[in-house]
Amino acid sequence: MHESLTIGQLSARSGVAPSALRYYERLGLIRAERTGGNQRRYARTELRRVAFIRISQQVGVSLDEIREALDSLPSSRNPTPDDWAALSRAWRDRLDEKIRLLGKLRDDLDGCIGCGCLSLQRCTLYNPEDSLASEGPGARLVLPRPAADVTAG
Amino acid sequence: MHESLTIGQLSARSGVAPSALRYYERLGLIRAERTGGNQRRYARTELRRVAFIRISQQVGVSLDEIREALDSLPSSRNPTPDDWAALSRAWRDRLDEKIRLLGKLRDDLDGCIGCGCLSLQRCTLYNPEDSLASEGPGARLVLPRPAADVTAG
DNA sequence: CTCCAAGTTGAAGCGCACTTCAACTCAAGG
DNA sequence: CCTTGAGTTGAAGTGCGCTTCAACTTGGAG
Repeated sequence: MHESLTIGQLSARSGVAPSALRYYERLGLIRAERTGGNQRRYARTELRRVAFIRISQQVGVSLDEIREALDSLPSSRNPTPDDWAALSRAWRDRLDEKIRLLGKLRDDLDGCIGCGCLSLQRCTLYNPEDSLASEGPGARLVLPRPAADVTAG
Repeated sequence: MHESLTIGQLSARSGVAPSALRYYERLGLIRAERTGGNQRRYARTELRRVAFIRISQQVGVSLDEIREALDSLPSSRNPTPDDWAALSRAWRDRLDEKIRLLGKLRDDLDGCIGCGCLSLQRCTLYNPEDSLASEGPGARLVLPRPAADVTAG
């Protein structure tokens, strides 16, 4: 068992395409050492970072926000499970909120569609304040492709 | 009170930018009559279609899929509440599924992050089969901005 | 040594859902 | 009429999260 992983190995283990991993590195989400020949070598702890990235994306967090979150990890020492848990707690809150809002949307859909209020602005489905929060331009409530899909490339 | 709405009026009432409404029309999601001077005039029923589009987006459905769904509405007669309810039922199922999966993700996150398995492929968070289903490339589990805002999507 | 899969780079392209722009026309009030 | 705000078009631009490409280098097996 080796100390470090090549980009192909990290890709295979994380299910994230090499091109995506390079992209993450450009954005500062992960880091890599270099060999004499300039090839990337990843510490095993990067696996966890990649896992966190993918999971966070499923929760609906942008790469930019994920970067900010990862920046809060201690850089001097290896992050402990506690460090990761702290990071995850905020994500969990987001999940809870998201679940709550989707439940509300579902209930509203039941009550709303049939009654004809769908066209009214006061319909709760149209109320931005208590509706699903904005995540900024370009964002969609759509689920990312599964890791396996991306992998092969 | 008028029979038809201008694009500005539909925009104001739906919270969707005129440019987005034109875009929806190009994609075949909504329709408009034209005045002698070539300006769009929307039947009031289009309001409901726009509402359905925005709500569907919040549920995570792509415009392409929404178009398919709207195509199932009767074109000969005005859609009844029952027609709309039938349309919404499928969306409701999607919502239920989405809620279920997010709940699972949350529970897994709790059990997973702290225990160190985050880096393991067998982690349920990494299991594509029972994870959140793919919605195609480019898609994200991120919530759209509220209707009142820029819209969008 | 040779070979070639696997790695490297910057730049360009893609898909979605729009927005912006320029250049123009329409519609309604004064 | 004239003005002005609202509407029209096609084309191009935006932002995100990547992928693809061309041209080239590395590194490990045989």
